[in-house]
Amino acid sequence: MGHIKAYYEGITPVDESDWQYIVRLFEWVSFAKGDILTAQGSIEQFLYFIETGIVRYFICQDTIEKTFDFGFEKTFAGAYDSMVLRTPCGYQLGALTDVTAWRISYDNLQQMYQHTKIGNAVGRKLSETLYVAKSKRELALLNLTAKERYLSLFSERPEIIRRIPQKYVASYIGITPQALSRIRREIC
Amino acid sequence: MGHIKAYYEGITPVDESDWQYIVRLFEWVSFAKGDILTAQGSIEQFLYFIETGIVRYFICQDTIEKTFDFGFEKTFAGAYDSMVLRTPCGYQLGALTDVTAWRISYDNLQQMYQHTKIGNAVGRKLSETLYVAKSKRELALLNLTAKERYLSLFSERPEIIRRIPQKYVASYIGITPQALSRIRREIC
DNA sequence: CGCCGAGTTGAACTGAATCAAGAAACGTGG
DNA sequence: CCACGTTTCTTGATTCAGTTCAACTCGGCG
Repeated sequence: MGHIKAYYEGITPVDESDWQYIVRLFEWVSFAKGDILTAQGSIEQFLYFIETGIVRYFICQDTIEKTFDFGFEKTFAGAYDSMVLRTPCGYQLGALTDVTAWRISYDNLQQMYQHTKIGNAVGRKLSETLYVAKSKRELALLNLTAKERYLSLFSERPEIIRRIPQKYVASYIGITPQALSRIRREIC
Repeated sequence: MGHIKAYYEGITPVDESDWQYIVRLFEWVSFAKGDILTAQGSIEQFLYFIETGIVRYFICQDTIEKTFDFGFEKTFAGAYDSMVLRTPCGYQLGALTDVTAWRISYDNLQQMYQHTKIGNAVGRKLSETLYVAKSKRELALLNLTAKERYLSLFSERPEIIRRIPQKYVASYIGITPQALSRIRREIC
């Protein structure tokens, strides 16, 4: 769990007693490519810290599937809105590759918030980080054209373009794979 | 500042010593309709708790203006992403009506986080609330048609439709005023 | 009364979706 | 290691939602 500790220490100093308490709250899990971590309609029970692999956030409606976010190694992932509100999740979380992760249950997370000195501080930081990302995305979706959104991925989140199949990237920027294919032809 | 106290008590119990400390950190401000609270390109210095009135979040590019959010009475408002990251704000915050508010500076907010027992808990809750709102909005922008987004405003945030001029509502759901006008004709 | 901004309506245009088919890449088993 | 089937990507033709430009109506206000 060294990566989690490093992550927390990037936010606030972590003393040994807090850390000993926190270590017990996480469990190790692994998923095969394609596995569902969180089903649509369920209430998210876990917050994941991805050690290896990539997860994908997507919605299924009728036969079509829309991908709207990804979670990479050494970051926290999960249907945090469902987890916070305790309401059914409007989307799914799936393993895009084989995935290994540490995860903490909702109840244990509340324990961490209540019983450690750093709990609320790291929880606040996590929420802020998630908020800032969505905030930036909102502006991109409202103000940029599809081509501009694709180009901005190069500067903002190049790992998405490098590591993710095009059909999911297309979905992420809010267009069809066909439209993305045409945009790429124009650019290159 | 009773409304702020009530807001915090909805999150976690507030003891008297914390409250005495917090009270000193806020200041009272008022704005006339049309005033700019936060300029595009500046770094947000304040978090506002709106007592009366409505604020509007918008982007100016060339001659056109795009509105993407509103802040109502008894809620916190401000360019929180700019405030958190200490980076120039990509949008503006303006008074849609006359506005009165309590505001807390970035530095004072950090004081509150460090020196009160409830600081990080209420900060976490605020961030979570903001995150959940943006998260819901992301799904709406990606998955719903303009008409569906307009209809969902009726159920989700009816006060926007009741109290906000149509041209801003149009912008909020990501279309032109003309397109919204046509959608309304279809519905009614 | 006349002006001005907000809202409506019409017509032409456009970016992206959809439908459909072919080409390339990928993985799996023989 | 190759052959086959499956999935992904590309390309073309058509359609459609929403934009743009422009004209007109309405209501409030100096």
